[in-house]
Amino acid sequence: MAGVNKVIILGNLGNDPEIRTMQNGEAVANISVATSESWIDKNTNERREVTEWHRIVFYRRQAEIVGEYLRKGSKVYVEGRLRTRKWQDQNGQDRYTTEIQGDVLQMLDSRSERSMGDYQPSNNYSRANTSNQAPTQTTKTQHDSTDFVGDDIPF
Amino acid sequence: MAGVNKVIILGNLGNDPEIRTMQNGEAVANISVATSESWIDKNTNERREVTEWHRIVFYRRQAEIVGEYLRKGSKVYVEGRLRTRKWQDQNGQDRYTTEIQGDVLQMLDSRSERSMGDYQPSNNYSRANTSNQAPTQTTKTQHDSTDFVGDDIPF
Amino acid sequence: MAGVNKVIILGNLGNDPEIRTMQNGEAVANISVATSESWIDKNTNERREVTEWHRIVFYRRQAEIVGEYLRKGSKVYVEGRLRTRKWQDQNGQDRYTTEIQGDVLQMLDSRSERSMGDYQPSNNYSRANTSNQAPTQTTKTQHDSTDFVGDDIPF
Amino acid sequence: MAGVNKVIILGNLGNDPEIRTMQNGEAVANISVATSESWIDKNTNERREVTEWHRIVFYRRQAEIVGEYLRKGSKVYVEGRLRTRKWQDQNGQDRYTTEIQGDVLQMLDSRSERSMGDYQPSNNYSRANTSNQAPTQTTKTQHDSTDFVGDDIPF
DNA sequence: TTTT
DNA sequence: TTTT
Repeated sequence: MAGVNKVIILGNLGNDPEIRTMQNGEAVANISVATSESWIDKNTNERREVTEWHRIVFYRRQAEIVGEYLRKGSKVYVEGRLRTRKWQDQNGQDRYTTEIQGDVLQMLDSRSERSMGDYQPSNNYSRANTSNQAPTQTTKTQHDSTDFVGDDIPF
Repeated sequence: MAGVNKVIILGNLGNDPEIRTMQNGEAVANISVATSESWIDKNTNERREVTEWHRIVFYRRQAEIVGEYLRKGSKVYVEGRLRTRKWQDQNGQDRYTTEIQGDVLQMLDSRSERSMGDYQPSNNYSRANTSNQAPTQTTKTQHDSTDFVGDDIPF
Repeated sequence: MAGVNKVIILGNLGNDPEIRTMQNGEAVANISVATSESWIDKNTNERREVTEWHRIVFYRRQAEIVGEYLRKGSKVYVEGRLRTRKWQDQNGQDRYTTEIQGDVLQMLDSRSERSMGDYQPSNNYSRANTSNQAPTQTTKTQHDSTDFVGDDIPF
Repeated sequence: MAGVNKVIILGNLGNDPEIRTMQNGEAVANISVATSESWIDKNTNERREVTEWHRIVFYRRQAEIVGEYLRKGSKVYVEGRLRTRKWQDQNGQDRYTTEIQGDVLQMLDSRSERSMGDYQPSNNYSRANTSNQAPTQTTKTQHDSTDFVGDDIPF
């Protein structure tokens, strides 16, 4: 047992979240978040920018919050860990997808911005939060080496 | 321009570094670093562990240092950023590989450990460092938005 | 030479920035940023919250940007390093103050929010940026161990 | 509720840990960890180095692990959060001390290094771990906003 | 493929 | 696909 595997992403969602329900009834949310770097190209003296897209997955209560409060364009801060999944394409070839398993989610849009848009809660994942007020941070219970228990996360 | 794209990895190399030289003569180093998580499976009450492998790339002087001082088994701390490259397989299909572009490298093996092993500097990338003493941290000059200049990094 | 000393703060300014000019004409900006944690007190079943205040200092161009674009209430993401300064109080006793030396600054208010308020640029630190458009990220050139040069930072 | 307050320290202990027991019988450990930066002074062309000392506190089981396995000189990776405590000196004047409350601890010395030294477990804080084998990472259970409960941490 |  |  060793190591640190930590990712910090701050950026905007490129699309509405995709929400699924696992066999056991728990929610899974996938979001795609953009970060970008820009610099001046010394040859052309022009500003250049490159955008990186990050696929992030949240589980359970955090997935519910994602589904409730995030939309295309939302700005978020995410802490998580890298996870590479192996799968097979239609030809039976091994393929790999790297994504970020989210551990901490912080919404960064002001309340006014959230309510300005065409905000329409479109799912029923809200369980504990019956008010119309978004939590702005959720921290997943992390696993202590002594009390973490295997769950249904498929990795 | 927006966002934060940061990765922190602390783990051990699974293999010796792979060192290449770019067309312009600059060095590129690839390393594969393992991190692992472990927990107690509450169903079986057994300890379980999952290992994650991270592909990390360093350029220029940092690549040289990687080639000089790191070996299979070396423990390192790395700060970097995620970068997904698109490429085509032999069938012309789009494929994606996510790797970490290293910005900060800190070697964590004690000097005694470095010298205990079958340490054999096997390349000639050392330029500025003629002593036999490994630097233990290297921080790449980061690009200020005003002075970063396009270079030959292929992304 | 060894180690990692990194701080990540995301929060809101409690006051307008304090801007000073050093003897050599370079700008210094101090900001005070709040972060808070909240939880349910299991004894009283009430929500409790504790706020932590972080004193952060920026130099030179970043200090200018702070002075231009940040105000009381602004939300910021900051990466920096801890620095404890020793000083003497009026009784000649040693006193210590820990602050964060900012390396990366990311403004998180939307443009509309920035322009909505009683925004009044009140200083003349802007040098390179003559447009009215705020940069949203600034990354200070970091020092490579080989090319960092002593400057006038008093620590 | 808002914000991120995160510190990452990688360095060596300047002294053996100080271990105390709280009124409720739980352990508290204080360690002092050094990080250093070095650079070339462009005026004198000499190498300069500045060392920063970080006071870090761990509670409960992590405090026990600190007491068992860390010693002066040990190399550690710590993730935690900043916390400034107010207290009064003998003259009744307000004083402030900033320390890092540790959340994650990773020991970075190899087993051989740990056993090579004059290692003498000198306390009885070990509860769950009866083997002589050090865990190398411990992650404190973090508080979900819904399930964190007030404890006796004095802040 | 590492390490514990 | 976002944002600036």
